[in-house]
Amino acid sequence: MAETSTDAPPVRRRDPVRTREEILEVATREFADRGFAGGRVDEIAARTRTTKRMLYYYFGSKELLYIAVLERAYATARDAEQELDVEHLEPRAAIRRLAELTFDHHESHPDFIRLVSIENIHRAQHIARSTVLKGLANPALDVLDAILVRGRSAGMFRDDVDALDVHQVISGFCVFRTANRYTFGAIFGRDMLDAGRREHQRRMLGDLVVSYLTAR
Amino acid sequence: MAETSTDAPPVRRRDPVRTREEILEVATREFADRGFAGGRVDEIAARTRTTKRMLYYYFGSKELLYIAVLERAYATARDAEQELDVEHLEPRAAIRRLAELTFDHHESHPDFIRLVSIENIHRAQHIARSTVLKGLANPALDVLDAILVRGRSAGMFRDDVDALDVHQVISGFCVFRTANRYTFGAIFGRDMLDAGRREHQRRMLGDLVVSYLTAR
Amino acid sequence: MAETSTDAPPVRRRDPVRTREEILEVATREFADRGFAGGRVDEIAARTRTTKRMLYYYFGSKELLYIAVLERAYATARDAEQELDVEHLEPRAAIRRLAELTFDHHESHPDFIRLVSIENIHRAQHIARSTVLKGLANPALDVLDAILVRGRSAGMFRDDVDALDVHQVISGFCVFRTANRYTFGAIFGRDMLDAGRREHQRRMLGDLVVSYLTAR
Amino acid sequence: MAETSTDAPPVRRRDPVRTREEILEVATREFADRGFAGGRVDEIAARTRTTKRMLYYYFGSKELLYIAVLERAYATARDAEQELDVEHLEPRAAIRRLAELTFDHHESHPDFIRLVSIENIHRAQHIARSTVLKGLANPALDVLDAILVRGRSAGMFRDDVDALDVHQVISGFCVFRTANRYTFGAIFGRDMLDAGRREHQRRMLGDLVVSYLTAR
DNA sequence: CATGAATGAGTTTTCATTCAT
DNA sequence: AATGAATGAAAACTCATTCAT
Repeated sequence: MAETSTDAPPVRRRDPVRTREEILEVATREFADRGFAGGRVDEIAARTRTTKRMLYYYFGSKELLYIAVLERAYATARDAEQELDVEHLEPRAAIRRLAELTFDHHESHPDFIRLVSIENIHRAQHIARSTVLKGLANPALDVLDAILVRGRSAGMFRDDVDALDVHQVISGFCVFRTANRYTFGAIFGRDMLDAGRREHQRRMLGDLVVSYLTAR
Repeated sequence: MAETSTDAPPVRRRDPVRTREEILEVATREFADRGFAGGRVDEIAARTRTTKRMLYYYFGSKELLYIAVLERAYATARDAEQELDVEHLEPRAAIRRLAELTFDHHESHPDFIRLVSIENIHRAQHIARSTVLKGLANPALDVLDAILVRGRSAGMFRDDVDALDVHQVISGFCVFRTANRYTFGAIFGRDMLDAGRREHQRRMLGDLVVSYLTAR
Repeated sequence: MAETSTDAPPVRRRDPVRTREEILEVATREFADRGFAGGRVDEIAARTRTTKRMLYYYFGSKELLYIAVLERAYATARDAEQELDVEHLEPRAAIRRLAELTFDHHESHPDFIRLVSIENIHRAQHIARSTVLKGLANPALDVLDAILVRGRSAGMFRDDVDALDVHQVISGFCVFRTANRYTFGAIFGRDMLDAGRREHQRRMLGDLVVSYLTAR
Repeated sequence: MAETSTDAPPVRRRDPVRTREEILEVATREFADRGFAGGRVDEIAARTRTTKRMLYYYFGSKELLYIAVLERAYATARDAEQELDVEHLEPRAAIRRLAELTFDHHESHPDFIRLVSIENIHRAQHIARSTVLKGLANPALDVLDAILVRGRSAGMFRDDVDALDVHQVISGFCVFRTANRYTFGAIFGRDMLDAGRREHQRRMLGDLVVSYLTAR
C-alpha cells in the first residue's frame, strides 16, 4: 500500500491540458464500466499517471469529474453528427442513410451509450447541473427536419410526425441494441450485436423508418 | 396511558412470507431508484418493518437480495405477458394490439425497466448468476411468432424477419421511451412520457411495426 | 436460508444421550478445526441433526459447549492411558514402551492435541472453569513413576529427574510433532508426520529418553 | 489557558515507518493474545495512536495485518539466531550451548511461540500466503549441521540423525514448555516456566541432546 | 423436548475527501 | 502546480443468543 519511493525523482507533469485529458479518458472508462456510484476515484487515480489529489485539484469532486466526463462524451457525439452529409440524396435515401449513420455511430460508441444509460438512472440530474449540457443542440435534428420537409413537399412522407419523433424511433432502435444487449442476450440467447446479423439489423432499421414514413 | 389502540397492531413477526415480500418490495424500489452500487442496505432496512439483520437472514447478502429483486421483477413481467389475448384478431390488428399492450406495460412499470437498465450496466452478471433467470422463457414471443406465421401465410407480412426481430423493435421503442426519458428530456426538451403525446406515440409504434411488416 | 418445510414430519429425536453425543462430536471437530473464537455455533448446528436451539438447550452457551468438548476429549485421552501395561518389562524397555505408546496415541489423536493447543492460547481458562478438568489425575504418571523407581533401584536410571520431568520430555516431543507440523513443514519443508520417517522418529524418542535416563 | 506544555507533543503523523511499526507492535500483542479470529481490529486501533482506518491504509485487511505480524515475528527470531557463536566450542559443548541459547530465546519470546501455535491451528495457511515466509531459511540449522559434522568426524556423535532431527528435539522441548504451559499447569499443578526449576530444565535439555547424540 | 424466526451489538471493510508540506 | 499520508463517516456483514409457539 504505502509506496515509499526513496529516490526516484517525482515525475513532474507540466502539461495541465494533457493531464486533464488523461484523467477524463480514464474516468470515462471507469464510469462507463461501473456507473457513477460504482465507479471508484481510487481506481481512476491508479490508472492515471497522476495522483488522486490531482483529480480533486482539476475537477473538485467525484461528481464534477463525472459531469466533465459526460460533457466530453456528448461533445464528441455531437461532433460526429456534424459530419452528416445526406442533403444531396432524395428523401427516402437520405433518411435511410441518416438512420444507418446513426446505427454505425451507436455501434462504435458503446461507452457513450452506457454513460447515457447511467445518467438516466440518475434521472439526468448531472446533465441538469451542467450549463454546457442543458439544452445542448443536436445538429442531426436539423438535418433530419430538412429531409422530412423535403419528403413531405414531394408527397412521399406522412406529415403527422416531426423530426423528434423520427429521431426517437431511430435512437430507440440503436440504443436498445447496445444498451440492452446483455439482458436480451441472457434471456433470449441472441446477441443483438452479433456481426453476422449486423447487416440484417441495419437494413431492418432503414426499412422500418422508410416504410413508416411512406406508409399509406 | 389507557390502552385505546383498537387498530390491529402491525402484523409483523412470524410471517416469513410476508416479511420476505415486504423486503423485496422495498428493495425493488431502492435498487430501481439508485442502482445496485448506489442502493443502501441500511435504507432498505429502515423502510421495512424488520431490521437489516433480517435482510441477511433471508437473502444472505446485498447481491443476493438484488438478484431476488430481479427474479421477482422478471417473474411479474412474464406473468403480465401470459395474459395476452390477441389470437382471435387478424394479423395486422393482432400485431398492433400486441405492440400496444407492450407499450402499456412498459409505461406502467418504469421500475422494471430501470432494473433492466441497471442490470445491463452490470452486463447481466447477476442474471447469469441466477438459475431462475438464465434462459427464462418469454411467453410473448410465442404469441408473436404465431401472429407472424399467420400473417406470412396470408401473404400480408414479409418473411425476412423472425419474432425476435419484431420483439426487438417493439421493445426498443417502449424501453427507450421510459429508460431514456430523462436525458432525452434534458437535451431535447421533450418528455417522451408526456400524457398529451401518449396516444400519438402509441399509434406511432403500431404504425411502425405494421407498415414495416406489410411493406412492399 | 428460510427453509419452510411444508409437509415433512419433524424428525423428533427422543434420545437425549445420543443427541448430546452427536453435538459433542460435531463440536469437537469444529472447535479443533477452527479454535474457540473461530468455531461457529451455526456451523455445528448445521452439521447436526438437531437445531441451534438444541445446543443451547443442552449446553447453555458456546463456551459451556466448548468446555464440554474439552472434558470429553480429556476423558478419552485418560481412558486410553489406563491401558498401559508395561510393568512386567525391565525399566529401560518399559520406559521405551511407554514413550512409544504415547507417541502412537498422539499421532492418532491430532484433534485432541489441537484442542490442547487452542486451550493454551486461552491460557487454560476454560479448564480452570471446569470442575471436572481442574487437577485431573493422569494415570500414566503413576505408571511412569513406578518405572523410574524400579530403574533407580536397579542403579540404571539417574535420580535427578522425577516422573513429571520425563513426562514433559515425552509429551514435548510427541505434541510438537503434531501441533507444530504445519509451520515446521512450511519453514523447513519436512513433514514431521511423514509415514516414511515414522519409525525413525519413534525410535529417536525411545533412544532420547533411555539414553538420557541411563547417561553417566 | 496559557500554553505551558513544553513536553514534545507525541510524534505521530508524517512518520509512516514509525506508524507502521507501532501498529505491528500492538497487533502482535493482540493476535498473540487472542488468536487471529479472536483478535479485534478495533482493539488494535484503539491501542495505537492512529485510527482503524490506518490499519487498512497500511495493511489492507485484518488477514494481511496478521501476516505482516507473522513476518515480523519470524524475522526477529531469525535475527536472534544469527548471533549464535558456538563454532569455537568442542562438539558436545557446542550442541549444549546451542540448545541453551534456543531455550533462552524461547523463554524470552512467549508471544512468538503463541503466534506459531496460532498459525498451526490455521494449518500455516497464512505463512503459505506470504512470499516472505515460505521457505524462510533458518540460520541455526546450518550452525547445527556444522556441529553434527564435527561431532561425527570425531567419532563422538551418532550418525543416524540429521540437523533437522536434532532441531526438532530441541524445539519440541523449548516450545512445549512455553506453548503448553497453561494446560500442563492446570492438569499437573506444575508451572514448567517456574523460575526455581529453570536451571534444572535447562540442564535437562542439554543432557537430553548430548546423551542422545553420544549414546552407545 | 423441540423449533423456525428473529435480533442487538458488534466487526470488518470501504470510500470520497482533505491535510501538511 | 503538486503530493504522500491521513481520515471521518458510513456501509456491508457476522455472530451468539433468545423469543413465540
